[in-house]
Amino acid sequence: MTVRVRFAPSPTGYLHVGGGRTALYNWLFARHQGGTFVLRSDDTDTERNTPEFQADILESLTWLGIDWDEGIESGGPHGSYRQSNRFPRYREVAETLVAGGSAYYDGATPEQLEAMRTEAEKAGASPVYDGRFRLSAAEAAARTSAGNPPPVRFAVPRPGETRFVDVVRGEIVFSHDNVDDFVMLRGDGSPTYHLASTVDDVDYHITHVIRGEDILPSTPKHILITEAMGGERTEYAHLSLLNGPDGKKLSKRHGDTALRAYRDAGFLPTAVRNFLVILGWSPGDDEEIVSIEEMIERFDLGSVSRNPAVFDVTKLEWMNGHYLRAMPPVEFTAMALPIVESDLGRTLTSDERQAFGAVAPLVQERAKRLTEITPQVRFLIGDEVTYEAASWDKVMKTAEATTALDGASAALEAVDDWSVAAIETALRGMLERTSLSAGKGLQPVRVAITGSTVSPPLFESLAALGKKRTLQRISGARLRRDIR
RNA sequence: GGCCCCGUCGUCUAGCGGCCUAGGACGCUGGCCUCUCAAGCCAGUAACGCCAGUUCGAAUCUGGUCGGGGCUACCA
Repeated sequence: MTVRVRFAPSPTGYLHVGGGRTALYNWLFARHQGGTFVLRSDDTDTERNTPEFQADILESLTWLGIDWDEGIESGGPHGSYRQSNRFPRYREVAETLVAGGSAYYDGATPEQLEAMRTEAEKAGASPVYDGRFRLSAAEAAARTSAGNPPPVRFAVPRPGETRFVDVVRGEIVFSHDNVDDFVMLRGDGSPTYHLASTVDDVDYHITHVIRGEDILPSTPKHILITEAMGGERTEYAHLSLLNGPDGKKLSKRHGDTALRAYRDAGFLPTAVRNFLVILGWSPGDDEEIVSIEEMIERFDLGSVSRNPAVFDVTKLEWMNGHYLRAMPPVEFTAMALPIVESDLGRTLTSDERQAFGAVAPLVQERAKRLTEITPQVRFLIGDEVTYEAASWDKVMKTAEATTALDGASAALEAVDDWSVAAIETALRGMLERTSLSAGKGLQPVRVAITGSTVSPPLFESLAALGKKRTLQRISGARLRRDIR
């Protein structure tokens, strides 16, 4: 039997990192099994859906390197893969189930429902509606023609229970005492999540439903519908949720939850993907850096962790730095250039591009995020430097700084061949003559040139900057010291 | 309140009855390297929630307890 899995987000928000992980696990499972990955749009909530969110979901998945064999955009044998186009089908199923006795039109009022819930809570029981206000066919028809069509509820067999073996959690049993006669079709004829999702899973021949643990309690409902439809029962795998540092479900107040925010914050898709896969799954050995090929090769749903994972951005940053450093320098430079240009708001001249190309590999070793690149190469662009106040105060206010700046200026002036090696020789000679330590002697030069005590390696930075601007900046810094 | 899920270092995890004086990774601390910052290397820090039981032996099995989380809509 060929494995068929699906990822079915609702376009009611940007793709959440937790959703990204769920999609990734579905995708890895499909790829590992040689199965089919279906992307569906559970867009039954017409009020909250937006095209923008829909587009974001597609973009975010693609960014993560996840592709789909069937589904929205790419098509397949099952139509548009959008639930909003399938309302007649859901209605048809609901009516069939009513006709077969598995479901009924319901006449309970909101007040009656509320009263029953309150009563159940008082009695210490589960707030479960048992269908006591079900309508006869005639009553339902009368209400419909009166312009007040009743909803359709599923008739949960009582007494009874639903049991199944969850692929990640093992055997799970729900007594029907705790499963109420849920609404499948609303009064307005629209399907609820339970109906639409289950009908699609059955119609699309899904074999494994891999989703968040938050819908574990709804699973008996889905199994009940599936069986009433005469459909094949799917396997279920419920993934633990992602938490914030405080152990609560990851939400806005913990920071960014949208995958796109991480892209915007300068994270590499390879790093995010690796980080996400590690959150709840381990390749088994002591390695955490795992290539996409290895993920596919070794991924196993059964060994997915049952406990919730905290989304730790610090570790993501480390991993991102790792992936950044692992890139071929040429590739890194090519990727970074448009980022820098976008940050600067203009394209670089060919001289600037050359200077950037010279220091880019050095920045590559130092960056954790793509957003850190521009600040580190900013000093190469244009004639002006912006001095960081703290950096200036820290190294420029000593007598040694004067000595260093004067010495450096003279030494560099004499350099004809403006190469990294020649610059280093000149500055080392200056240190020798002035008896300054490397720290004391070079930091003032660094601040004079880059405006900061933190920068790419100094000699390379000067080489990239050029002799003229280097000397200008040193004298500029000396002038600035005199003025102060 | 009811139902369900979960419980190994601060965090992500390995562990499936003896190989555990519990391993790895991130973080943190110290050291080396060093023109700053990183990176790299070395060392250190730190956990089986608790109580019973089963067993010659339990992080691993069972029960309870405590703690955390999720669900509890004509939202998905």
